[in-house]
This record gives sequence, C-alpha cells and structure tokens, in this order.
Amino acid sequence: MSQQSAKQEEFRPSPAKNGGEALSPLLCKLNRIARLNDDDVAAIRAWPHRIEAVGNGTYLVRERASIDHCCLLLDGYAFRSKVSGDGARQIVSFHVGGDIVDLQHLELSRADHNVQTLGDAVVAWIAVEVIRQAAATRPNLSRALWRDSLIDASIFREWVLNVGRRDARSRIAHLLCEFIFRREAAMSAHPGPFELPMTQEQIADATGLTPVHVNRTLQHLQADGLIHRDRRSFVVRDWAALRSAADFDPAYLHMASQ
Amino acid sequence: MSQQSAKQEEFRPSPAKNGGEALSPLLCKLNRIARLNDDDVAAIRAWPHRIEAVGNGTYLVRERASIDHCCLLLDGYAFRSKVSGDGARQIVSFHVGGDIVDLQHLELSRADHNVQTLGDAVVAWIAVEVIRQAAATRPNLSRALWRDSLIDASIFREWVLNVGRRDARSRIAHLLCEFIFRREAAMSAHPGPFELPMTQEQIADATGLTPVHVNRTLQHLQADGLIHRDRRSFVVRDWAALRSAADFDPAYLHMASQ
DNA sequence: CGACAACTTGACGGGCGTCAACCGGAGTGG
DNA sequence: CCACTCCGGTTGACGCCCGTCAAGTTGTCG
Repeated sequence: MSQQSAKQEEFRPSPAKNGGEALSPLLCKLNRIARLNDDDVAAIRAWPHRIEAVGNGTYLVRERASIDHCCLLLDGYAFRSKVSGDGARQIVSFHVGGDIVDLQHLELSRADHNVQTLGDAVVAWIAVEVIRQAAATRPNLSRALWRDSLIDASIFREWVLNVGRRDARSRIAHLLCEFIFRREAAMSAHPGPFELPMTQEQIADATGLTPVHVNRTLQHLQADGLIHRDRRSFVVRDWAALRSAADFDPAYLHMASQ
Repeated sequence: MSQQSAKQEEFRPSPAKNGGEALSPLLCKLNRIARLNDDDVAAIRAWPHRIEAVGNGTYLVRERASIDHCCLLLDGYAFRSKVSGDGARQIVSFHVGGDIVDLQHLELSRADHNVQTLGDAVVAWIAVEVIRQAAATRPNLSRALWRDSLIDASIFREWVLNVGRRDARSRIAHLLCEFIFRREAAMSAHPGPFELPMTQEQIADATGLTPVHVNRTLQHLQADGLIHRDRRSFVVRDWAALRSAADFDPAYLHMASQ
C-alpha cells in the first residue's frame, strides 16, 4: 500500500467514468504552465485514477518508500519535508490544490523526502506508468510536466536563499508572501484575509527557526503594523511593507505563463 | 551576447566537424543518468555548439537575462547563486565537469539566478532551440534531461535542510562530502586528497555562514582529526567521522542509475 | 618591492536557541 | 454539563553559536 494512514472510503478504481472532471485542478494548473491541445486534455481526462479524502498529517510520500503511484493534490494543502540525522525536521516546500505533489518519482524510484497533508485534503492517485507513457508520446505534456518540475526547483533555490541569508523577520514574511501569491493565482492589488493552514511549529520547520522565535517574530510583524493575526487567521495590513520586509520578488514562482 | 566577461578566442560556430567528441562529458553524464540508444548519441554529437575557455568568475548565466543558449560545463567547476535584496549572496549549488549548467532555461525564459565559473573552465554553448527540438522528438533524451533536473531539485532540497537545520560544523562537512562524491563519480572506500576550487568566502555563501566562522570551523574539523588542510588542498583523515559529522547520506544525489 | 586577495586571529555583541512554565480552545468521556 | 486531556500558542530567563568589526599575516603576481 502506497500510503499509510489514509482513509480508503472513497476508493474509486474506475477509469474516470465521469469524464475525468475530478482532475480539473490538474488541467487548470497545466494550462497555466503550458499550452495543451484538446487531444492532450482528453488524454489526461482519461487517465485512470483513484480519488481519496485524507485527514491532517497524512503521508502522501514517505522517505525511502518506493513509488508506483504519483499523487496529485486536488484540494487542500501539503508540505514536503526532510529530517536530519538528529531528528530535526526541515520543510522544503508547501503545496496548494492543483499541484502535482509527486512528480520526482516518475524518474527517481526511491523517495528522498516526505510529503504530508496540511489539514484535510483530497488527492488523486495515478499510476506512474500511465503518466510516463503519456509523457513519452505527448511532447506537449512532457514539456508541461518538465516545466512544472523546473519551477519547483526554482522555488527550492529561493528557499535556500531564504533560510541561508535572511533573518527571522524576513524569512517569515517571505513565507507569508509566497503563500499569498500561490493561493490566489491572480493577485489583485491587495491580498484579502486568509487562514494559514500551518502551525507555528511548521512555520519554524519551514524557516529553519524554533517555534518560540516564530511566535515572537509574528508578534513583531503585528506590532509593526504589517499584519494582523488571530490564531491562524491573517490580515495583511501593509502589503508593501510586508513584501519589502520579505525581500519578496515573485519572479522565482514563474507564474506568468511563458 | 549571452555572456559578458567571457573570452571569445575559441569561437567555433561549425556544427561539430570533429564528430562532436567535445561533447563527450555530456554523453558520459547522460549515460550515467539514463540509457540512450545509438541514435540519440549520434543526434547529440551532431548538435551545433561553440566551445569556449573562460576564466575564474565568468558569468555563464546572469539573473534577469533572457536566454537563448544553454551552457554545458565541459571541464572545471561552477556555482549557482542568488542575491538577496540587501546584497547578501547565497550559493545554491555547485557543478562539476559534465553538468548541464543551464537546463532551467529551456522552459523558463528569464534567469532567476547567476551561474559563475570557479577557476578556469571550458564550456559549450548550445542553442536552446536545438535541445528543445531534440527533446521533443526523442523521448529517451527528454527523459534523461528531465531526470537530470529532478536530481538537481533533490540536491536543492538537501541544501535547504543543510542550511536550515544543521550547525556550522555539519554544514561545512556536508559540503565537503557532497563535493567529494560528485567529483569522483565512482567512490572507492576512502577518498583521496583533493583541491577545493572555492574560497572560504564561497564556502560561507554556500552554507549561509560568514567567512570568519567558516575559517574557525575548518580549523575545528582539522583539530578534531577529520581533515587535514593546506590552503585549499584537503586530505580526509577520518572519512567515517566526516560523514557522520556531516549527517551525509548520498541517496539524495541519486547517483546509482535507476 | 608594492599591491592585492585570501586567509587568520581576537574581542565583543546580538539574534536566536533552549528550557520551562503557563494559558486557552477544542475535543472527549463520564 | 463539567472535568480532563491535549495540542498549539505565549511568555520569561538565560546562554551560546555565530556575526561583526578590525587588525594582522601569508602567498601571489606584476
């Protein structure tokens, strides 16, 4: 079994009798990344898949496991993490609905990290062989998937910079900015209020800090009038100042298609 | 012109009259990553390319530049870096001969980081359109290149962990271990002496530390009998202890093919 | 021999970690 | 309906790892 604590109640092995509309978030994302033709879209809709609703903290990918199904995050949030030898955890990215959470393992057969859900989520499982086959015969699709993994890599690079060269205040502000940008694919002038799906401990794991210091730094950001906060509900009060504190330039997200 | 301070003396626009043997390091690398058939190899050998010998610190990719040629590192070393808003530099990876230094920009048209040589190097320039075309028509090649960028991404993830969750001693030891492993594709039981191509300031930029602290930490590693050092010449004295201090597990390099 | 880059060393300070206690809301069970 | 538990968040005291600043040393190149 490729995942451990997942609830299995929505098992649906049928090859998408409903026309594959469940995979719409994937199509939506791929269309933002690269142009697909009608043929490609039809092929993706026909992919056999299994939809599953899972709870908070469910492992979608587990380190050292060998992979035969790719996981697609249809709804909810997830994060990707590694654990150091002495047990410290580092979150290396997070993901929102539509993201292909596990593209690495089309080519790398053994997982080198974990992916877990943040809160309740809905995922789709697709056999690697299906995607591999499709990629081999459809250059458009192959390009889109490749491009997606290149964007992921670009985000990892920005995280190395974030964790390596920015202070706590900037790191956390940067994380918030990235979350805001990825959540609202089309950003208006000023972001609305939002609910952070992660705990302060997870923010700490993503920024290379401790939960205690994250807490204090969030309070500073609030005291300085950049954000307002009630538990995990956030309101951005000064978007320009937050971006500036974060040293945030969304270019690394490569969101404008092409 | 796609690079700035490069010496142009070896300009050679001819489509590889010599049978493309100059690109052997690329073939060697791709063969380690994935199986190519004779046809693929012949196609790569026929790629028009321009060989260039460049000096220390030459920019192979420059942030914000738009890219029309991909850069292949034939001989020497290079590093990839980003710069934060207040001017701090973070090195996010380094590369050895054979690496395709700039695969990102087949799909992402605008560079989000810099790549510079470490010491003198020899590079090959290949038009993106050539590679893009080849990838579109050759599934094997497409897979190999994709796989290569997935491995790069895996290395970035490990670097996020390294910089985010390990102390100075482990970070530097980890950098040394990775360098040793990537340098000698086939590692014997104990690594031989080697010359580090980077300055202590560059080690600092790669580990998120300051040059001063890198210096002190290197001295600690030596005092503890893990390494011996004379300027940039290194000898590993206790390989097991160094790997242990580094918390180094080469799995993330995905070097064993498949 | 002078200039320069890289490396080295020491003194000092601060950002962030550590430890530990406490609070508050949500779920649970009696 | 209320005790109990648990997780996540909050606060304070204290200390260390690592940054900062600044001076000095070494090797290299012209």
